[in-house]
Amino acid sequence: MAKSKSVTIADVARLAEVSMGTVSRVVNRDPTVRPVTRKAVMAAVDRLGYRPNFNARNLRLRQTQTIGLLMGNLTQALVPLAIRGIERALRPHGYALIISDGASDEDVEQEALSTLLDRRVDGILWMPHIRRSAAEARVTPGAPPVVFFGQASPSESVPTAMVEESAALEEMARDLLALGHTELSYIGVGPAAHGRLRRLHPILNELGMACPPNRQLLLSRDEDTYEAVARLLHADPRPTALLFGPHGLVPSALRAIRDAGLQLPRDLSLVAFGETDWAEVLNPSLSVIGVDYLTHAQDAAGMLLRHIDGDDDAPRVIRHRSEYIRRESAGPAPALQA
Amino acid sequence: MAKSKSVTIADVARLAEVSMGTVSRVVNRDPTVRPVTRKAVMAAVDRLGYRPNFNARNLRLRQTQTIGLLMGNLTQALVPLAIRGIERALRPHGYALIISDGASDEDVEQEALSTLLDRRVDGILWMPHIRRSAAEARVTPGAPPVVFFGQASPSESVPTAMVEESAALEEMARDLLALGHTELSYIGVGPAAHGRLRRLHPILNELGMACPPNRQLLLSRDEDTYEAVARLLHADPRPTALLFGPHGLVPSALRAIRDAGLQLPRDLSLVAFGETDWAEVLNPSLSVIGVDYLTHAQDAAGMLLRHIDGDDDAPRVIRHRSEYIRRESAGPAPALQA
DNA sequence: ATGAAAGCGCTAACAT
DNA sequence: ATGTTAGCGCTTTCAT
Repeated sequence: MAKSKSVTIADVARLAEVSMGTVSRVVNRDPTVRPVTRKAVMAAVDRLGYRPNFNARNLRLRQTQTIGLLMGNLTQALVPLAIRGIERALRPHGYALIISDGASDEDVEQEALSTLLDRRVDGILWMPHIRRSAAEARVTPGAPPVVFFGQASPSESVPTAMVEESAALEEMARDLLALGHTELSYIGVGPAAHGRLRRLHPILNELGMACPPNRQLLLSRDEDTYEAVARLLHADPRPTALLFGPHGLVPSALRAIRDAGLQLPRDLSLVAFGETDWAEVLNPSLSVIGVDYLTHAQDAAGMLLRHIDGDDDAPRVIRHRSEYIRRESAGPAPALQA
Repeated sequence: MAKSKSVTIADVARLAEVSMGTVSRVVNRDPTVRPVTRKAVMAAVDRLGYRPNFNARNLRLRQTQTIGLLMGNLTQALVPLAIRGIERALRPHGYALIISDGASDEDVEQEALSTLLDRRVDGILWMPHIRRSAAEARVTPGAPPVVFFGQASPSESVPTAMVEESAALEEMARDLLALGHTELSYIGVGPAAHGRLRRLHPILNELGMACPPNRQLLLSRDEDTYEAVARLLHADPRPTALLFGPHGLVPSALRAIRDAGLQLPRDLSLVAFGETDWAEVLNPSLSVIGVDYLTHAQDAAGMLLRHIDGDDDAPRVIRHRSEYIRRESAGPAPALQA
């Protein structure tokens, strides 16, 4: 490691012929320094190209001005937007963002959390891949504030930014019902899929739609999508409507559908979680349940910041709505057409 | 800021009835400590829930075990993959990743760089949005090692991980030529677009294809795509083949094409930089010039690590190939069909 | 208004 | 094999 001996506050003090304390005061805009000395110090700062060492400062102050982003699965389309949103919330407060990937693996996610903790981040924004209860168990007293985000239900113990999906889900269900669909298959990935299915169930029931357990697909890996969907399409009777977990599964699913010789929406209707620019230009265009992840992540970061500041009035739950956007991929159920 | 008084090495030392030095040695796996004392220290560590303070340690060691990722524009589809690749390279070495977004804005990018520098990252992985010369000027001696990545040409002064596009570009050009296209319009965004156009030009010339300057679109913002493409489609004669900068522009472009009443590939051929899962399921499927950004970023990070280690044999340029993948969106030029 | 000095939590000589 | 101690670069009382 190249330890470039950077210029320190002592160097500046020496050159400006003042004490280190004074330099510190100048750098931190303490108003009690005389303009003259301020000028002198500034001159020395410029001359030496001095940059305060954030880490030394933070050691002294016992904080890091850094928040950690822990993504259970970093390879998701929403990530760039989420990061941008978070940065937007953080920048005005001078916080930096350190990012950690759980790689959809329980052990890695655990280790990623440890990394963040070791570095003494001031707070953590966490979109867990592991089971929620497991995640909750990890946030212990003594640890820095944690905020879950991207969740579909509030957590008892951890402040949560959640995406309210029931309304959109119900709207979708009504729409599909009106189109003659009497059941729906959900295809999701990871532990979160279970929860979503659990929430979907009563909504469908309420409307008199079926949600047959044997026609739901709870995958553990994205890669299994093609095969699993292909298999599902050979069931008898064939499902008429499919709902996909994150939309990242959709391309594989579309290939499976095409390879099975089926056409959307004639033979099958399809809806996916997550809006994307591609949805509208697909042929047929893709119906989605959309979420503004930039705002979501930004607000989650804002909430975390308030908790870090020890603001006891900071909300423990915030909700963002999602929205059903009907496009061409949802159409009349095949039976009706016959 | 809640400064939870964490347990320090001194606490452990006291409990274990050894000196701080010994605790440090145990924690850092110094083999010279007697097993007995090691055991005792470990016990104390567990009992107190001691976690070494990475920042204090790093201050002392004059390094941060952190590298910075500076993305000129973070809202790009390649970002999740790139991050995962980088993490993959970093994790075994215990480095953390701090991420900074330039938001496609010169000032923001500059500021983002400063953030990284202030935090004394050990090295920086930079995919600039600003002009390359400007970026080069920013990496001064005394600053930590920097590696550019995602570049299309090597830098004289800064180690660079580059994506070799000429071969794929030429392959594409030959393909289009064989299909009867005699010219190509490039639509790109940001400063990088200029460079790409400059490289494209001779390749087309060589093959006898035209690259009329007035039919190239160098946008400054993604948002301008729809309008610009729409305008381009009204030119006379209409372009027969379009090449798109990052594929993020494609959805807007497809809308413009559709709204102009044109069809791919009958009226127009289209190729985009960047492979995506959506390309294959689009209708018609999308021809692309694909790059393995995970590997690219991973290798870039590997190169940076070697430079950080002061390895003088570390390469200053590494190249990754890109690959032309012809799909349905590239077809015979309209004139030939008539 | 400024200087002197203690100390944030840790490591690495240097002793013993 | 382990203890002691001097810093890493900074902020902040406490004096003056």
